[in-house]
Amino acid sequence: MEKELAKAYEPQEVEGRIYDFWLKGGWFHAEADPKKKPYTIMMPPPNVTDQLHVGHAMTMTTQDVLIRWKRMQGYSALWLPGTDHAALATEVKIVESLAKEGLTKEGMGREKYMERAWQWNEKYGGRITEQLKLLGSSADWDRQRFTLDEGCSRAVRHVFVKLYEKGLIYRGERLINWCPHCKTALSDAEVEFEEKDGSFWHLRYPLADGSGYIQLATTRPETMLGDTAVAVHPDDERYKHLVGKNVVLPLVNKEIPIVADEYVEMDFGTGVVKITPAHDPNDFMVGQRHSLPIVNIMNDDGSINENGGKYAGMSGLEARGQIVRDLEAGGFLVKVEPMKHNVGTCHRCHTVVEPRLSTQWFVKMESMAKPAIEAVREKKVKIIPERMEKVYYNWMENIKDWCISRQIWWGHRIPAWYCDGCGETIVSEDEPQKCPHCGGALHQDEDTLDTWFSSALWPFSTLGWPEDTEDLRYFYPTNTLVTAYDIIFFWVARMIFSGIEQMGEPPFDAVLFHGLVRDAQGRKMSKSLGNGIDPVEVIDQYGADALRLTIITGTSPGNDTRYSDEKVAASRNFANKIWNAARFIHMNIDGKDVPCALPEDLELEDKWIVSRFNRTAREITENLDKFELGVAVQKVYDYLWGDFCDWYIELAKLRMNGEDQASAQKARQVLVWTLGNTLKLLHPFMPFITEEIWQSLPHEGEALIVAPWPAFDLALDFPAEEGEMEKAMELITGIRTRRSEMNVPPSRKAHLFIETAQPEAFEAEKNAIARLAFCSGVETGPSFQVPGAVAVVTAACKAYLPMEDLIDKAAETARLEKELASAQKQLDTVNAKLQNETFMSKAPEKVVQGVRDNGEKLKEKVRMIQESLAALR
RNA sequence: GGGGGCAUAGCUCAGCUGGUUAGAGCACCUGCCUUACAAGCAGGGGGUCAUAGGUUCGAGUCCUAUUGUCCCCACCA
Repeated sequence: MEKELAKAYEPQEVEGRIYDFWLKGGWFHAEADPKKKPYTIMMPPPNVTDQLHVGHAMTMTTQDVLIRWKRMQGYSALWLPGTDHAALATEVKIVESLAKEGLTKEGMGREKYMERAWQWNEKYGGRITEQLKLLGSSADWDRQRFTLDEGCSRAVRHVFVKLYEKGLIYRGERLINWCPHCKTALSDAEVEFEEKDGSFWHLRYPLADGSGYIQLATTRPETMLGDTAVAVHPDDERYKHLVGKNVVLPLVNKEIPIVADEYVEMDFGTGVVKITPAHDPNDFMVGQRHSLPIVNIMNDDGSINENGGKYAGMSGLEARGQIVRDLEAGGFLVKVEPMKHNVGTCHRCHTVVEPRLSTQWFVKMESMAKPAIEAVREKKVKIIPERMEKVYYNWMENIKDWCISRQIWWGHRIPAWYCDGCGETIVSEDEPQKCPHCGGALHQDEDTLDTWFSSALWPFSTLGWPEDTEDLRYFYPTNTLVTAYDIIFFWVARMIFSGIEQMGEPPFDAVLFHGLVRDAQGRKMSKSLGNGIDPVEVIDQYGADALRLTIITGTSPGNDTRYSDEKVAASRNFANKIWNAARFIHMNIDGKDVPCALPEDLELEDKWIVSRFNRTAREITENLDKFELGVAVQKVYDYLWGDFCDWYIELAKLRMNGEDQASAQKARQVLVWTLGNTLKLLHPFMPFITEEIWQSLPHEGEALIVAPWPAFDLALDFPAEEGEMEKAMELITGIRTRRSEMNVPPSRKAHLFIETAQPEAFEAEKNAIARLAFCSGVETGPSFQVPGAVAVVTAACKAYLPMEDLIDKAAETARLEKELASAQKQLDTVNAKLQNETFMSKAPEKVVQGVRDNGEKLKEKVRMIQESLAALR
């Protein structure tokens, strides 16, 4: 095991006190042990981008929590490195950075471009490595290079060829989103819809037989140059008689048919649509159904091409103006009305996207989608939270063929070559030298693959597939994928069907979706808003453990969370609290021989804290098993701060400062044992501080990161003692409350009389009660008469504090009456339940018994309050 | 248009398969520099769980509708 805990944290001494500390990063790295059972977490790498934000930290931290926990449970936990991710986004960044130097990718050529791209990638990849280290993960960014360069490239080509040979990959014409400014294709995800003001031009096309006109409307009149039909709904009575006839396309003077297609909505506009298959995706589909010709009228910069006749060479906008004027002059324009409509724009430059006909590669989805749906339905892949399954089904069941070619350079190049001589297409894993058909020279397809095509193969491509490697056999299928829900379609779904297709089984058992991290106002973090929060800066300010804790606390699977400095500060305070608790223990054990084992005979409070720990450990394990990380970490927090620090340490102080050396030593041992084990529970969430403290305390084993996770131990379960202890605690709290209400300072102490039928707990905790409830002495007995005393009534006792001079008799009576009313009301509710026959017969015995026990307690409480009231009069 | 989320204390959010008096952090009020911690300790106030119905012995939790809000997908020429 490699240990790199350089500066885990830096305590700062201010006026002799340790005032604060934060983590500067350190890195524990524990290799997976192949002899153990495997547990593999899939690690989605963040985009290679110059801007990291805490959303990335969310994924990394969630994964790392699970990895560390599984490792402690005895698994050989491994974090798989990622592939090249979001290649298109990466290319955008690279092109932007080139532009600053006045360079273009076309100008520098493919080879030089890739060289520069690698430099860029390494620069920001290194930053991600830094972040990973700071957050404590053992993921390894450097292996990214492997995924794009060599190993995974081979897997990608292999899959491509395999699918091509099975007929599942084909090349075809389709409309794609084209940005005339960037001159590149965009995936659907990269198109943003914006509501823009536009116009609705109502046109009329003359019928070819001269019998009249058909009226229609369009928002893009210039596309009429590419019209190849006019469509109406088949059931539309108004136009039924016209179907099959022709109209004359104005300006172009070409006859085009009137077709019937269900795509047309009768109620919208005139119920007639012009069909431009080359420039509208829906029109394209109508065109396919009716075998219409496709007329492309646009160049790649958005200007009109030679098919546009006299409009050729004009920009789209110029053409629009001229065409509208010409239509008007020809009497074809009926009216123009203003209209708001959603227009697709390029997410980078916000230029209006033009649908453009082009040749692309596709994956046939239908046959692969079916088993992928089954896998989730049969819970072979468990999706957490479950509701995300619906989203998955919804997409999978309506899946369209997947366009996998991209007109960018950063990515895996498509392994297809075309013969310059005969035009033959050769798809091959290795580069062919000449055309096998005619021996002609070949050129490779210029396009690259959609980044998600290679990412989809990652669960096995990173393990050496298509070779039958040891890693692959050992780790595939992996266990858990952790990711944000926004890439369920892009990545998760595609990994599932690719895994099933190539490996015969899904790539993982479970998918854990976490939410998105938003800013304090609930907005998505984005560069344009400038609200992205750099995790490295947060770590600098508050520490890595504080950030990790913040990210896990108060979150539940699939739900978004808001980032705020206040939350991180609260987490930092918790880290401080643990640090100070550890300091306290050190002050009391340093120089003494304290083993990290529990003593033989435990005292009541020892049994209480140990039992509480034992049960907390069990609950946390159950929560983690169900991926309820937020609930789990809340329980450690409450236990450590509420039980251990607020109560047990306070109780232990008494014994360690007391006369009884044996009792003091026992307390020391319990402190060491309990904190040491609690650190284990906390370690997955706050690895740095826990490791450091654990190493500094008496411990067994090499490091916390490989320490065994605490299992529930029946020998440490003391439910009866827990109950006893809680009686004393309830009394202490009750007295504190009374004193606080009466503004009695701690310096003013009073003798305490505890009237109880079961004195055991109070006897055992006499000293503790005296100290924590500020009493000068404590007496227990079956009955006391203490005139002029303040009474504190709990479920198990009635206690008197003689403070006659402080008592306002009227106020005291009022308070007791209020308490009585409250207790009586609760008792009434309980009695009503117990008299409810249907409740008694239908509710489970456990619930009924609980109500009965509660009723007994309440009855006793009511009696004691009434007694006190009587004594006051 | 289709699908989904959310609505709980002033704010940010937990609340798992229905079961005692609905929780936390922050903020607020009161009192404390009590030898681990004032970034702390002790105590306190504050919620008709969006609204209206329903199922049930029992609903924050399940069902239906309504309102508000956010997101995803598709996109009407």
